[in-house]
This record gives sequence, structure tokens and C-alpha cells, in this order.
Amino acid sequence: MKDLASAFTAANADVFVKLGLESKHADVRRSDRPDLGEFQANGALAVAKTVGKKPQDVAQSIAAAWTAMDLAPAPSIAGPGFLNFKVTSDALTKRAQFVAEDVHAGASPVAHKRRVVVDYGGPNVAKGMHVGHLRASIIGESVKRIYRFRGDEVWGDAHFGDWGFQMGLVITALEDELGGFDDRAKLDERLKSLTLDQLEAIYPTYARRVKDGDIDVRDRARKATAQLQGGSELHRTIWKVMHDVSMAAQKRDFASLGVDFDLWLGESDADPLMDGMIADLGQKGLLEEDDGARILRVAKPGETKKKKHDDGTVVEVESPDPLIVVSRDGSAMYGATDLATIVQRMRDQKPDLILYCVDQRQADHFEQVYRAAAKAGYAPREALEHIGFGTMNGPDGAPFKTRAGGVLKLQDLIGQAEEKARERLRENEVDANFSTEEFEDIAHKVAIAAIKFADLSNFRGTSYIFDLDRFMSFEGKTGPYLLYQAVRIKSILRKAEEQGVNPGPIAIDRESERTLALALDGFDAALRAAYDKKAPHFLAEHAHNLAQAFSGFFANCPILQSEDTVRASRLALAAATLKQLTLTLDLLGIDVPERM
RNA sequence: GCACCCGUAGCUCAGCUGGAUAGAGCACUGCCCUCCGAAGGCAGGGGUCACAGGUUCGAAUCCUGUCGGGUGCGCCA
Repeated sequence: MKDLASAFTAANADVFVKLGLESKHADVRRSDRPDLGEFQANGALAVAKTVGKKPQDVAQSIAAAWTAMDLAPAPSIAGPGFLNFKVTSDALTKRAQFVAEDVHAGASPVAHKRRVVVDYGGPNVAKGMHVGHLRASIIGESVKRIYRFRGDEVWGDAHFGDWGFQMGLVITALEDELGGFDDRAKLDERLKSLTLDQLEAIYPTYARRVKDGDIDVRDRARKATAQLQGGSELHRTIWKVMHDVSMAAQKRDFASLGVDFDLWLGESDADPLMDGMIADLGQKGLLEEDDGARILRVAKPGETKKKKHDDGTVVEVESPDPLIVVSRDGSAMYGATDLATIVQRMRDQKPDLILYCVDQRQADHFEQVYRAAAKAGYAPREALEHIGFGTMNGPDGAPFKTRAGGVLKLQDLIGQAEEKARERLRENEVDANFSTEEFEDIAHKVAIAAIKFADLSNFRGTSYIFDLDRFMSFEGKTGPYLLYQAVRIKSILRKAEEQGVNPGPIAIDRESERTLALALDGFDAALRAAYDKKAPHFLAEHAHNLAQAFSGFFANCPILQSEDTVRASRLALAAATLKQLTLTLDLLGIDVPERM
């Protein structure tokens, strides 16, 4: 069953066709003037010009030709030619009843199912998960759930960063620590005791040295990277240990965030395809030697930008920059790895679409890779899409740092949020009623809901300011508020069950019941918008809107205190709300506790 | 230097395939618990949509320019 706006649009399109008007202007949507109507159509204004009539006259003829009386009486005309509709109680009731009974709570499936790989999370071996991984994980997880829920076949892939320069860097650091790799027994002993904490300490130290201009470390690390990729047994042994240690820790972190992957693959898994791919690119004549590196040009003729050299001279160069496939040291660059991963995915998952949920700052890189893939015939350009997102900033507007100026570990962030949740729960004396276990479970769910909802209620493309106190507030447009609303409904449904009261057919009578029914109807539009734009904030908005509509209904319409058919109807509305709210939150990756 | 993104209420953010009186939350003011969870509800104040032009019957939304902020720009990922 279509949502009401779609039903209105279809009915209006029929009218347009009958009148010889372009039906693409027949769009009907929820009104932003609730005093004038529940749905509005503005097409008369747009279409009037093309047929050379006055908007008012066109609106008149549309209203006169309106036939879908079961949906709404003929629309009223306001202003220069706006059409305003008020849905019939009968149509609204039918729709609410459908939502209440539908396992998908009124959501429509995609018209054409696709095979989709969602690449997100992006943890790196030897680097612990920190706040920088938060957005990629949260947004990617939600996008994956949204796509899957609408019927696509979806694979979420963590795409571990386990094959680049950073691996050579850590191997070099280990070499320095042990004074070389000559003593194999000593190395094996060291590897046995290697922890993620140690890797996390080693990596930034050496990365800093390279950044500060330590050419020796840089060159040795590059060489080590090339040796690893070249198949050196020693290097691969060290790599395997670092890889396994990191992945075990990161799986725990992802689990705690409520993020799960279907594929736990990494850059290294594309390595077996690398040599063949590079040979293929060479055969196709796409590679060029340039300053010792092998590059693939992706700019079209005439696409240039100005570039300023250090000495101040300005030259015209191609844009985007070419993709560096193999560095002058012979190691595969991450662009090459990304390209080989595309080959791998096209072979294994055969996706129609690959979505990359990665920081907006990498937009140029992905443009290079996608163009290269298209040029090489590995994947059509339109099958590859970068879902970029902004940074998470601190209160000062700069990228988030701890008070000490360091990077905040993901676990520490979650820990802080949990502690604030415990404080608030204790203030409300929740701890008195629950076992320690349940209390901790609730605190964790509240913390995750707060963090995720705060992130997902902003449009992903823009940066936002992370303010834990604000996100953890139990009032307002926050995760905890939504959990509260859901839990409150659960409480009512439990009481109803205890009293042996059952839901029954829905009847819409009061204004706040209409508002709630219209909110329930809005789920599908929000879901479609979130799907089309790969933007979960549309669903976050819907969740809040639904929760508020329920709250108004709850305040105005007694449920269990009512009698017979009214009570049964309101109970059904409450149950439908809970089902849809829980589902919406689940699509955002948020779990609802039983009580709180 | 060049490119991309952003500038909306005191604060944090929606709205941007042009449409009516620009929305939400926080904060502020005032009401509402003998009644299903008040972590709630209702009402109110608060805006030159950075600025200046342009297109249009109509611009927060499209175009141009200016100012302000962020980000990226070849051997890290």
C-alpha cells in the first residue's frame, strides 16, 4: 500500500493527464501550512506558464476534475493557486490500520533490487579505534541497514587498512627495537607478547619522525612495505601477528558500538590481484612512467588547475591528479589497492553499486580511483559512489581532541558517555529497581543511543560539534528522549497485557490521533529520502517527529482508562507507534531497552 | 595560487530538484501531575536566512561577485 502522499500524487497525476497537463508537476506532499490543509499540490503554478493560462484558472480546473473522493474531497484553492487537501478519516484510518498490520510498518521496498557493497568503518591495523572512526562506523552501519531493509542484497565490508606504508613503518620500528631481525628466536618471542597498546604507541612515534623529515626511517619503511608486498616471509610473519592482534581488538570495539560487518576483508585481500591488475593496466596502455613512479592519468583533455611551486612560479597541471599506481620504490599505493579491491568485489560480490562511507576529505582520491576503474573497464563510473561525511569537532570548532590534546580512544568516549548515563539514571532512581546487570545494559544502550542519534541527526556532509553533555541530555531531540518514548509505550503495552486488554480496529477521532496517524504515514517518505540520498538524518528526523506525535497523543488520549473499542483502537495505535519507532531506531543502529 | 564544502533564532542544527506566515531542540517566560512513565505536554517571546547584484509571477533555495570559516591539491591512508 502506498503512503498517502504517493496516493495523492498518483490521483493528481490522473487529473493532470485528463486535463492535458504535464503530470511531472502533479507532485503532492505534506503541507507546511497545517492550518490550510494536510497535503498540498503546487503544480498549478508551475504548469500554468507552459499552457499559457492563469494559475488560478488551472487550479480551478484541477479542483473541478478531482475524482479521488475516497482519498479526499476536492481540494481548496489558496493564494495564487495552491491546492490544499484534507485526507478523509476513512483513508487515514485505512492507512494507519495497514501500518499497524504491516511487518515493514508501512515501508515500501525498492522497485529494482540491487547488489550493494557498503565499505565503511575503515579501521587500520596498528592503530586503535578512535573518535575519527566513529562517523564512518555509525553512518555506514545505518546506510547498510537502510539498503538491506528496502530489499537490496547488501554486504558491509570493514576494509581494514592493513597493506600500506603504515605496515612498513611499524615493521621498521620493530626492527629498531630489536636491533635488526637477525635473531629470529628473539623476534618470535617479541611477537608473542605484542599488544595493540604497544602498536598504538609505536605507530604515531614513527609517523611523527617521518613527518618531521627523517628520510632514513621513511626510506626503510618504504622498502619494508615493498618487501611485505613482495612476499617476504619474514615481513609477512610480522604482519600477520600485527593484523590478528589489531583485528581482535577492533572486533570488540565494533561490537560495543553495535556495528557488524558481513565481510571482514582488508586491503591485503586484494593483494593477490595486484600483479595481474598492474599487468592488465599496462597492456591496456593506461600506465605511464613519471619520476620513477607508474601513474594512471584520469583527467580529461582540458581539465586543468593552476599549481604554485615552492619558488612561487605557477604552472598549469592536469586535474584531477593522476592516480599513482606503483611508487618509485615499487610498492602499491592505496589508490592501486582500492582499484584492485574494486576488481575483487566485481569478481566476488558482483555489485551493481559500491558505496564508500569515508571522510569527505578523501573525495578527490575516490574521484581518481573511480575514473581509473571506469577507464580500465573494471566498473562503470556510476556504480561507484563516495558517501562523504564531515568531521566531528570539539567545542572550539576544531577537530575533536582530548583535553590533553591527544586523540580520544573510542572505548574512552563510550566509557564517558556510559558514566553520564549512569549519573542521569541514578538521579531518576532507576538503579533502585534494576539488577546491576540490567542497569549496566541500560546505561550502555542509553550511551550508544545518545552518541549515534546526535551524529545521525545532522546531515552527514557537514561537520558538527561534539558536545557530550548536550547529547546525553534526557530532554529534547536526543537519543535518550527517543528511548524514553519507546520504553513508555512498552510499559503501557505490558500493563495492557497484564489486564488482558487487546488491541482492536483503529478508529481516528481526536486531532492528536490524526497527527499521530499522519506521522506514522510519513515513515516511507523519510525512508525513501534516506535511501536515495544515503542520508540517515531523514530517519532521525522521522523518529523524533513520531515520538513527539505520540507524546501529544499520550497526553490527550487516555488509552487504558478508555473503554471498549476506543481503548482497543488507541492500544493498536500505540503498538503501531512502538513497532515503527523501534524499526526506525534500528535502521539508525540504535537498540531500545525494555525498561529504563 | 586553484578547487570543493559551509555561513539560517543567543547556542546546536534541519530546510536548499524555487512556492504560502523559514522549522526543531537547548536556553528564556508562563501554565499543566487525585489520571496509563512530567526523562512529558501546552502556550509565548526570539530571524535584514553573511553581504551585494541578477534570473523569476515568486529566491534561504538557482546564477555572479564580495567577505568570513573549513577542507583538499603526486609517491601517507
